[in-house]
Amino acid sequence: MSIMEGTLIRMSLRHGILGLLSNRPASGYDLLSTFQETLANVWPATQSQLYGELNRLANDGLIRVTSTGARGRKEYELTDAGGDELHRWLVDVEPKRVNRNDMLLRVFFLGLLTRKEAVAYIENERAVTERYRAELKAIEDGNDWSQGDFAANGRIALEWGLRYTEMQREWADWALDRLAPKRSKD
Amino acid sequence: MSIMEGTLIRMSLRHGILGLLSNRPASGYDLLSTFQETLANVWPATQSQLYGELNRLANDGLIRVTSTGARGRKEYELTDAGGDELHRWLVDVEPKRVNRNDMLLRVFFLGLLTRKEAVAYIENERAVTERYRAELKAIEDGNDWSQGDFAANGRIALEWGLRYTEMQREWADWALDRLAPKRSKD
DNA sequence: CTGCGACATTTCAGATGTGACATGTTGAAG
DNA sequence: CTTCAACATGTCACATCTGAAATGTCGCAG
Repeated sequence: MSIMEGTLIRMSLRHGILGLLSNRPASGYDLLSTFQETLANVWPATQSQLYGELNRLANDGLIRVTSTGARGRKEYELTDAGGDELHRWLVDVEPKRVNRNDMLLRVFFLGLLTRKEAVAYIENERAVTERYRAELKAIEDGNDWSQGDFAANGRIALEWGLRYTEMQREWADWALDRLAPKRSKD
Repeated sequence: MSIMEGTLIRMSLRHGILGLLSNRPASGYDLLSTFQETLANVWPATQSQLYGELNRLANDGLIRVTSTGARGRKEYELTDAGGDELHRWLVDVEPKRVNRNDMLLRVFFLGLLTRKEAVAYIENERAVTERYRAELKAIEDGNDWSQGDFAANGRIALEWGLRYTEMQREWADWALDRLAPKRSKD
């Protein structure tokens, strides 16, 4: 009753933007770079998507242009309605649990490859994961995580990434062991 | 040079279908249920998407109708071209690494909630993950994983799920600890 | 012989995402 | 005073995904 049914759409880019704007007003250009540094790790978005969504958001009254600067720069801030919508999304909308995973989909079909190809596939995944892990470590070391809510919670998300990559490395090792012939003479 | 540039499109549902058909011929209806039991965990797809893709795949010559049965049932099998495309996808196309994660996106904005709300959010995620983990365990126990390539590799994908859910539970505990006030009197 | 659940496919509107291209401004280095 | 990188936004075609609805058949329990 109290929740409008028609409003229960997902659209997380929208809420990512609202979330960033809840921190501080910003232009599309600002948001784009912030996005790339933070949220893109969990929710990638292209430039065209971002600008498009900003216009839609303004149209829907969830954000508002506060000033128009040089080079057509438009600075946006969150409206009260936008803050409410963000809160609603945070507490009332269940996250989508199934995340598409390209890499894992291929695993189902590893039997179509030679053992050598399959091993190469897993080894490559292991290597890529390790590189990504190193990037995350660099972010961990390069930041002050005590300042402000956004950073503090960014740290929690980062921790997830660190544990995820660690898990994936261990899984890759397990899989490589499993793919190996039982008693190899090599 | 040797790789046609225009062909490097992603489209993993397409390859999921090709992969299932590489195992045995099937109708759209068959594939739908197989999908739900296996691949949907890593690559969800709706019924309309599946049937649509089957027609496109047949049109592109990657699969072929072998027989038309009762109730308009069309049984498809993989063509040589389909097998080649599947192989190409497995060995030549790098998986997309960034997976959208709704749940983690919210974590960045946990600072907008009260501590109580934030804790409830993580606790709920923990509980949902645990339930999913139990489902995966049931699948592990309920199957014979020694028969055939598809099962064997399905087991490797399942292992990923088991480790993923374990990781997420531990992460949730870590996050809950971090969200707790330093010296709570409760 | 009737109803109904499982089988089986198609279509469609609308949301969302991708990648490329188009367009223009501003400030600072040289 | 020129030029160039960074700033800044917009648009388009196309691919993909979502959810619902429409349509009909077959076999079997009652």
